[in-house]
Amino acid sequence: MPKEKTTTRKSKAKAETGGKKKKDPNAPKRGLSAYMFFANDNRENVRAENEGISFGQVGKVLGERWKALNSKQREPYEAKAKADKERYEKEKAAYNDTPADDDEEEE
DNA sequence: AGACTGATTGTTCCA
DNA sequence: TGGAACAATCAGTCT
Repeated sequence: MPKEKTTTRKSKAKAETGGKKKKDPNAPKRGLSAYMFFANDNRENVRAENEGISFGQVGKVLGERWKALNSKQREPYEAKAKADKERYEKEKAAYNDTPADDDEEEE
């Protein structure tokens, strides 16, 4: 089965599940994942321990390390992910508040 | 109501 | 400049 690659695949297979799926008109782009923040802090650490390794190795070890952590370690990362999610929530809220017609605009 | 898939995010590395 | 392994995640669509 195709790995379906990752990232930057945006409109790769589009809505193969049907074809419609308009999703978000404003698309508030979700927040980042805990892994994103985790990588931010580990990228230098992993690379420091494997100075000179290719991105492939870094990414892999990064994932392994991520799971190697305990919920406790993921706390700071999850916290960031949550914080980012909140940010997304605001956009989502605004996106929900978006005047569909022309009335109700609020401030 | 539950299941699922698609879309999205950030890193590093190189041609 | 973008694509690819790594993982999370969530929202909208489908059954």
